Amino acid sequence: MARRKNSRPTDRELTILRILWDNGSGTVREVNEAMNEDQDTGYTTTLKLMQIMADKGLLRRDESQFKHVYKPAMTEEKAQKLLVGELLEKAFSGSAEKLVMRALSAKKVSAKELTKIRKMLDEFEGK
Amino acid sequence: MARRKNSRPTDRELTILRILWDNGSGTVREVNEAMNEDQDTGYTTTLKLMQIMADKGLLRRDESQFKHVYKPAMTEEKAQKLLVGELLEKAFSGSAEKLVMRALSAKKVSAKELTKIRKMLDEFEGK
DNA sequence: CAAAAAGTACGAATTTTTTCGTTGATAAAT
DNA sequence: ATTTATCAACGAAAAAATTCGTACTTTTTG
Repeated sequence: MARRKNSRPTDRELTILRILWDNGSGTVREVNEAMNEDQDTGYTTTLKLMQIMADKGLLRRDESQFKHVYKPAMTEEKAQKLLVGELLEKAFSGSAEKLVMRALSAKKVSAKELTKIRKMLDEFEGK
Repeated sequence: MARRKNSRPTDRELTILRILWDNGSGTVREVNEAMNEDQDTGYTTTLKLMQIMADKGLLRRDESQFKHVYKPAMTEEKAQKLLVGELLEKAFSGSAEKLVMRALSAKKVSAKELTKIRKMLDEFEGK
């Protein structure tokens, strides 16, 4: 049960977290099936990944049932903050402004969303 | 000289790209010294990384001098777009709005920058 | 209850990324 | 011109991330 270091989730781990964040929790089979929509992955592969993640403290596992049920141990928010923070430093030299710009140009954003973003800006200014 | 697949730069590769983007170009020694400000790295480690990156097509190499000079082959913009796009899908289910929010809360953003961001929003709305 | 199905544990192979030692070449210094 | 410092090439080790086969256990089905 030795814990490994608590750091940024890897790509594959993020895929699993995404599924669990969306569903709240899930068994290995459920997660595996969701994963297969994107990329073929053997059942035991997913199992192993999830076991490692539980070991690392990224997931919590309920073993009371035959089919173990896993939940994210890291909130979506925390992971997002972590990942954005790292990307910000690594790829943008810390310029949030530029990151925002790229985010907006990476994907078409609706007028509605733009409005929401403006509101957020106001809030951030308030503080 | 076999090219490997053209994909997202790894962490270490990004560090090197960052240095070269900032300086325009550089020799292995220059890059290595810049890298050491963050994290101790042997000279040959940096060399090997840069050779692999040239092989992958991430860097271009001028061999006309004894000290080879390397340049980024991928623009900062393109890499940023790539990375943000992936993060957007992987960690944010495609919600640029949320990503922007996290970016703003990941780092204190000056009033000046907030203004710039507002301007960008207006431009994006225009289109 | 026996057979089949579905599950976990475990170890290990594979692949990718990161690291560096050694060798032989070129340039600079004495 | 000999020695010393700097460099690129190369192979390979080490570390990290991903993948899966096999064995054993529990549940479900016939």
